[in-house]
Amino acid sequence: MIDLDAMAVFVRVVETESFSAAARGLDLSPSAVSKQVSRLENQLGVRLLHRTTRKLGLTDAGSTFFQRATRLLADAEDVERSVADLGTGPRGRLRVSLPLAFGRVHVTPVLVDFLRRYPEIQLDVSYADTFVDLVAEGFDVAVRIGDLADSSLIARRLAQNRRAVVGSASYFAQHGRPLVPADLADHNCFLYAYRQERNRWGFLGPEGGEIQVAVRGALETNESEVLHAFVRAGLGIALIPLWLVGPDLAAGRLEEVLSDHHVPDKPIQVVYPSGRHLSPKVRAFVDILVERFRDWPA
Amino acid sequence: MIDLDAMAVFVRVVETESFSAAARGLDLSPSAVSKQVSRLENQLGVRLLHRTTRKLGLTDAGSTFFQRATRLLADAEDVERSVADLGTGPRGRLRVSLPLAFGRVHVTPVLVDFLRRYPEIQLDVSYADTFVDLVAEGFDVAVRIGDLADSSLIARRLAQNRRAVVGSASYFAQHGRPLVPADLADHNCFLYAYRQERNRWGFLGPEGGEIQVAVRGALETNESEVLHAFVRAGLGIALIPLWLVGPDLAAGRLEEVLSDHHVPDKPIQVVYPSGRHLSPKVRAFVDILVERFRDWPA
DNA sequence: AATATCTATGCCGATCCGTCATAAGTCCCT
DNA sequence: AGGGACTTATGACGGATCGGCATAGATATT
Repeated sequence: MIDLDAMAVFVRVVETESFSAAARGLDLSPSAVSKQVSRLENQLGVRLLHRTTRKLGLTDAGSTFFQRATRLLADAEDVERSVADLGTGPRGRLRVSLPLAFGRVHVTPVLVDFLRRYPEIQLDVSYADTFVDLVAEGFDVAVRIGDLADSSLIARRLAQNRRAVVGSASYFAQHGRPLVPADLADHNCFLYAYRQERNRWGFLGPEGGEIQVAVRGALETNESEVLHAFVRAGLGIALIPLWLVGPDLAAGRLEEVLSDHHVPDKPIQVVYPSGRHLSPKVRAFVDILVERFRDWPA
Repeated sequence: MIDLDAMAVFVRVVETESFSAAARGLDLSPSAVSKQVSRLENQLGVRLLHRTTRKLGLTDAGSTFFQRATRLLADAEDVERSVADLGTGPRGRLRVSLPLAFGRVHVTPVLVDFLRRYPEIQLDVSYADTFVDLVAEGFDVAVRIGDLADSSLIARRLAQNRRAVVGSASYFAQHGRPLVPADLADHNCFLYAYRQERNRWGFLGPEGGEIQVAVRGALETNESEVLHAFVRAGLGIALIPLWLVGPDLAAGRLEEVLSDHHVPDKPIQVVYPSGRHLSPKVRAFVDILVERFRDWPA
């Protein structure tokens, strides 16, 4: 039976187009690489590489072998990883990408529980509201607010990102309350930076029907909690997620307006790269997230 | 990287449900098998088998590993064989199944040329008109007359098996000539044994329209050349392939009747098991057959 | 023309692997 | 219940293999 190590060496030789370069990359001596390839050729009874001292070229056989070997190696690795993972619980480094405010406020407590339950896990968490490319950046899993275009990812819904227009009582006492969306044009509307069309707020009227209003104000930021702070200070109003201002609404520190108009929800999802094999650490993380957000009101 | 040999050993252990039996089958010592499996388990970090001294059982991990390992091994073998074959011309043992008469008369000359062109080939030819199961019987390739049901085979048409009702002049002088198919009922019709519904001959009339006639006679055999001999002896008539009686017809030793009625043709095909990889010996054999029958009249 | 780099090969040492011998456990038969 | 036979596991030993080093041959660059 063929030796997968030799096959991997051969693949590296082809990719680097050099025995020496492959040897350096694989931390082997050049002679070892040469012998591996020679053994492979003897075993197959076929010459795989045209070699001169200065240049390498693939034989016909070498070319087809390279193509098939690449796939076979990937398969073998996948088999090895997936079976090895079956025996172990979640462990190792888990790279997570989280939204700024939502992540800090509502996911961080889950991270604590996660680490407590799986002591062999090592977390590497990055907070950002931009949609990074998971696989390119090397993230294992991410939480995203909003619909996502990348269909090579698997997504599970955690909650709805319900939002409302809120302000403080002092602000409304001073500037009046908007009664219909069009009134917003006369108010100091703080804006969240990463929304597309961020200076237009959209509503569904009480009897249905879409309403778009152009708004402007004295602050624009990508950090929802800063919006929150300014709103609490009575300086203006904002279209802001309920998961951020829920307690303030309940305590009366902030008040919702235009509550008869509905702001369209976006899903809050946990996403991870698709692939045949799902590692236990990602599975466990997704599971604990889904569990924690199962009965989320907002 | 995983060791495919160890993987193969593990697969054998699972299949035989015993380390010792696998060792016997693989011509190894039981301890070697034990160590291979242990190494595999260590490398994967997973226990693959529940072992008591008397019975073996698969772990969950072992079960999935077995399934995937089987496929991976098959892939690896296919890669190895296909690439190894790229370097060599046709060689080795080729097991062929041929029809009795057609094989002897028209394929045997091709076999001679084949062996002459590829001296490293060793032929093993079986003549029979039954449709053997290629893969079960271990045949590499077969020539078949008639449509075939097994869709796991690849087929290439060589020629059409054109047939006609023929008899000798002396027979017709004595018994008269059938002018329409229905006349056949009054003749001594020799039968070929392997046709389904062998006592019914079917025709397409001059203006189309299917005609079936029940026939009977003094001889039934699976050897077309025996039919041929009896027909030439003037003892009766037969529905017989043109490739067998063509020279007699041309020389006037035999005469065709009902020539305004068409006997439906069956294809003469060369078939071989499908699979990703086609070995050079089979390819060469098929190629030489197709080449030789390219401009076949009958 | 000289140097540097690349691949191939012979030699050597270390590691790995398979065999043998032995031990421990289980099933079957009496 | 007990002994025998068979199965798997383990330790010691010997052999084969593999990788590294040194060297040689070859070629491109300076």
